[in-house]
Amino acid sequence: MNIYDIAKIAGVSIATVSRVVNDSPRVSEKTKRRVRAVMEEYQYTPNVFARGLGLDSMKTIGIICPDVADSYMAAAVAFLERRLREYGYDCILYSSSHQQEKKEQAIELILKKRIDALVLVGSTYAGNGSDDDSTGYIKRAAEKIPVFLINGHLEGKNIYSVYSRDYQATFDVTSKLIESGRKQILFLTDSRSYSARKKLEGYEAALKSHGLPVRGELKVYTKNQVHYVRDILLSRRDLEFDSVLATDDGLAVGAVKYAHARRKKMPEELSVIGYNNSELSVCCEPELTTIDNTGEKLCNITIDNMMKLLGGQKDIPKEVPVDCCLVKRCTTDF
Amino acid sequence: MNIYDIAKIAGVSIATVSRVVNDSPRVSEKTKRRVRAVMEEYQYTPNVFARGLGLDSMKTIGIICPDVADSYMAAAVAFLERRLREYGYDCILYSSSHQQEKKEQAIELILKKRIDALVLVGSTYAGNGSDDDSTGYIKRAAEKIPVFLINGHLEGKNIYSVYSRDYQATFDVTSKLIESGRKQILFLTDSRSYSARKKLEGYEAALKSHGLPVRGELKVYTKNQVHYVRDILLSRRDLEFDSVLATDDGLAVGAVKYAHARRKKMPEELSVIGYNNSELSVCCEPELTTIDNTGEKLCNITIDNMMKLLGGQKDIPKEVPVDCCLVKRCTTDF
DNA sequence: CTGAAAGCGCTAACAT
DNA sequence: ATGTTAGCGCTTTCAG
Repeated sequence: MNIYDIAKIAGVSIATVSRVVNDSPRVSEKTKRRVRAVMEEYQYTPNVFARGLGLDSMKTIGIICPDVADSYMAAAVAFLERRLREYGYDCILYSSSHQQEKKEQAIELILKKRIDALVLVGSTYAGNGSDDDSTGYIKRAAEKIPVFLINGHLEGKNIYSVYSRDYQATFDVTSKLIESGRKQILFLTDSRSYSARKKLEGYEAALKSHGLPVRGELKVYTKNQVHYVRDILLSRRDLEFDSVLATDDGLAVGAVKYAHARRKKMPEELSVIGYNNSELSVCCEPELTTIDNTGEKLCNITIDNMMKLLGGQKDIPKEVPVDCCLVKRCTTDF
Repeated sequence: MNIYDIAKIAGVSIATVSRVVNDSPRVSEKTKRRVRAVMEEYQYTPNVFARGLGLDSMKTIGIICPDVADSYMAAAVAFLERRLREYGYDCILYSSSHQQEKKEQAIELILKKRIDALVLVGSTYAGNGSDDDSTGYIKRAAEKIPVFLINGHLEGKNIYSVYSRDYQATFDVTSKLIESGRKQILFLTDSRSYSARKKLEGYEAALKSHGLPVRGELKVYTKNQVHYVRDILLSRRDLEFDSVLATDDGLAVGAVKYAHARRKKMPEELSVIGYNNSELSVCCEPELTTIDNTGEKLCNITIDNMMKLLGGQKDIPKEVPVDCCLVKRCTTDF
């Protein structure tokens, strides 16, 4: 069943059928009804390829994230997908891992699909802070289609960034920790991404502004796996710390497990603060105080901006920062 | 830059360029090299639409699951996506929720994309057990393209099912519970899907085979949210139980939280068993004994079968059950 | 308001 | 081994 068949049956030309399919105003209601009836009866579905060929667009948005299995990413992807569908867009999904080469490859592949826009979820796409060409591939992609970063930030033509104020969040919470009497705050992270760097900067700035030294050994990089983190911490018998600020809830839960193993009371002997307000934060014992970086909000703003842009609007903000909020639970005394 | 431009520049016909793109053996190495050089130089990318139009395939697989934000689904989708990419396939992703209407709609939409095959993740697509036409839409989809169910089972032409032996798993673990002295085993679930039904059946069969009564009040349906589950359990002061078998780790963690609130010792006063061996199972305290339904294995088998089928092979098994395995941790005494 | 016809870029059968 | 050409199904001027 193609457009010719329908045209023949309905006794009109293919142009008219096409107009009906696209709901053009230049067709009489009567004709529209007749054609629609035929399409209905014969279960006609326009061929998306042919359509794409003509329009050079398939109403699909590309989404790339390092790993959909990560709960934060998964939530974002789920949310994006749902909202995009409301607007009649499809999603094609790529996982790129964090490796530079794979990330470049993912973008190259996805661009071939003639997507209408590209969404990059996660600050891993905002470069690693070095001044090599680690983000060049994104800028090149932006020459072809608009690129939207979620929780990352990159300057460039046709690149739009929505990110959370991680610097401010860690600055504030580190300050609270210090003001409640903590002096040895362990910074626990698994990443050197844009957002991880901002978190670190906020942490360090807070230490400095309270006259505390920034000690290298109190920054620990580890894999994001509960038991792995616990064991790393247990093995570092030299390290003394009275609180932990983690860049992800998984890491923070590792710290909680460490505290159990060492029989340290929380929050008295060890304060722990997680990040992302994920399901994990409410599973451990005691439950985690965590920073909610409001992924949903970031996604919403991104989608809104994208739809405006694809709709032809021009005044889209190049970057919009969003405040985090602290979810107080039981691993801190504030 | 299209195939004509390249042909002109390389001084060959478009047919030759096309052959080079598709790596046909009927082109001399010399010509191939020359054409490739031109394609490289001008950054030529074949137009997927035009290609799709001719071949009526775009080398993409549709994936539908109720909710990618769910960690089990997310892991499956991540895994599928990665492996499909290895085979040069793209993924288009739809979340359908559990509502019948939305599920039907998702399939209808995704079929329009001319995907090469459809993967349905989650036993929600295996019907609700009633004998109405709740799975008819899937059978209709299978008339057009092969449909692969992951962790579900459906008879039908062109439908291939890979699922875990949930019945056996719950039968075994319930038996162990009974043999270790438990008599009041609470069955905790959030679903009436195919797999949830199988789990329930295994549980009931084990009770019966040990001469224990199947008590309706010991089956509780709830939302899959840690605190919600805890509160439900706390509110049912009438209910007495010495162990919990949950159909998902999230539910099981809820039960653990309940035990804390009631100051019940685990596993002595309350045994808890989760399902899916998710990250959550290792976050709570004590850590959950859980049934691993080996989602990765299910995905792998599915992909292997799919590639065989798309490659033209005919002898694909219509259904393959996979054994679960019990991950023993601290909420049980076996 | 409707129709005829020219592409869109590629594949594949047919010819050389 | 390479070229010619007829579609694939749709959108979109351009005419009427």
